[in-house]
Amino acid sequence: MSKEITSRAADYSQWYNDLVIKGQLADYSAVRGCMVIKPYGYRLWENMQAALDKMFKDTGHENAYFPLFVPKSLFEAEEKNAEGFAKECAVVTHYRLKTDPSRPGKLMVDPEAKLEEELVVRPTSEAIIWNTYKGWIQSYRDLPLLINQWANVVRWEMRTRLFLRTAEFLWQEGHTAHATKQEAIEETKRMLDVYADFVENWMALPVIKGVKSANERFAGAEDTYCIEALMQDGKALQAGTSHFLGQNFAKAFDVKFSDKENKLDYVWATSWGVSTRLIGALVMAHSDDDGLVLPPKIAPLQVVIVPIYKGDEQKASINMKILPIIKELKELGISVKYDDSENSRPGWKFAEYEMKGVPVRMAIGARDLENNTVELARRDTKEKKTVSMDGISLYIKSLLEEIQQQMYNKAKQFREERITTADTWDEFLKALDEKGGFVSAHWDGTGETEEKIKDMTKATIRCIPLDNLEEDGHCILTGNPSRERVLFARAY
RNA sequence: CGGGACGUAGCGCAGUCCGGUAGCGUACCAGGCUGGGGGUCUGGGGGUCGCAAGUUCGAAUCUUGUCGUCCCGACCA
Repeated sequence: MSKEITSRAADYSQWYNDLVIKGQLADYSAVRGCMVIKPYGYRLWENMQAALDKMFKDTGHENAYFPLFVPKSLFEAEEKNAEGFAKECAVVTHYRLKTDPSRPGKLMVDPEAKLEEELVVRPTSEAIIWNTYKGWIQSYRDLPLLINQWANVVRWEMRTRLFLRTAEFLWQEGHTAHATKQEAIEETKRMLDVYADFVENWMALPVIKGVKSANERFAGAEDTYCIEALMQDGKALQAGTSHFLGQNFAKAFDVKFSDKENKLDYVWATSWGVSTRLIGALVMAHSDDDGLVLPPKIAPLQVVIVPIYKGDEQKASINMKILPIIKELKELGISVKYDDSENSRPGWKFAEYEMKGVPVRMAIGARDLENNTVELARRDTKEKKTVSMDGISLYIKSLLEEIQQQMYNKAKQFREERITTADTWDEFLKALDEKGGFVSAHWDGTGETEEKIKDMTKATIRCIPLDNLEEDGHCILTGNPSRERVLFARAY
């Protein structure tokens, strides 16, 4: 990377960190590589959870919870999966502390309390879950088994970034078992569609659905489907994955069922997950220099009302006008905060709520009382408008919908402008360096070529789009024949 | 684990080169004038300068060690 690009990347990192921290979403914690999600950020996550959870239930899934710890022997049962995660596992080896004789008042690990078998802190839960499924599945009548869990996982990454890659993170992981391969593949794709639907329609972030190359595939999967989003610095971000696991885990954990003909077979599996990383995606994709810009459908707070007044008398008359409006807004299911605190002045409040990305701000003062108006400001465009108080609630409701749609359109346009078709190596490099974003190019299908391209450019194959057209061409690097284009990008 | 930067009041920083017992902005507390984009005035509280050892009459400042954080790499579905 050139010096300029390096420093630009550093600036972008700084911009991103500031947004997360000043936007009140999260903070660094005392634990290296971990973060504290603050109440405002957690409300955002709760809103995302609620929408996703409903979608999971609408597609027939149920929630359950499995242990945080995975005995090492279980963890290593599916070898590819274990190998893929081995380098980033936190491991519990002892179960007791004792006072340290050499340091008064301090504690040490009690060497007498060594566990007979180490416990791996789950980096993902396939192992413990499939070990459990073994006891739950005997017959085709037990299938499909459609379970989701909301949990935390730990992956001891060398380098971390708020939300995008932390040592511990929150997510959901779905784990399903099916009688046929066909049904499992359908489930894999169905959940990919659920994710795409959620990210596009709730987070206002367009995604590309595709399948991963072998190099990028989930450890232990037959196929990894993914949704890829584009950030404002031109780098791609994997927003969610859905894996077709074949019979790998069923075989590793000996999960068999009797079909209608009483024949024994291994079940077919899927797993799928999205995490708090989505919050990072949200921040990177929509925010501007004034702070966060949150899509109305998941914003912790959709409308903030700031009164502007001199003295108690004016305040009282504003209250009289505003309280019924607040009631109306709430009845329409809109979350609203009336910030009449005396601690800070209107200008300060404006800036504060902009930083936090509240989609709509309503200001009301003496001038408005005379004219029966309020001032509405929308966060995404920073446009301000004075509108009549009559029918204001319905007006705001439609404004929120408009903001949601416009945020999506803007992000989509941004992405469309950054999908480049490259037919030569020069075009490929030029697109990556000057424009960023996705580069659609032919590839000879080998892992070696993919690896070489990664070494030379830092770009990886983000996915092979599901809606790809067949097209004869030649690999961008080797010139070998290719039948379809894949999407390359530098990624988070 | 390599390269770089940095640890001084809740937060952001100056002071370190050239040693003399700690300062600015902001936030906080009390009160006044204010109030349509981060107001203003007055008064006040808060820091053993990351930690440890050394040099010195004297260390935020010099030396050595150590711990930690961030950025860039390596690593990462």
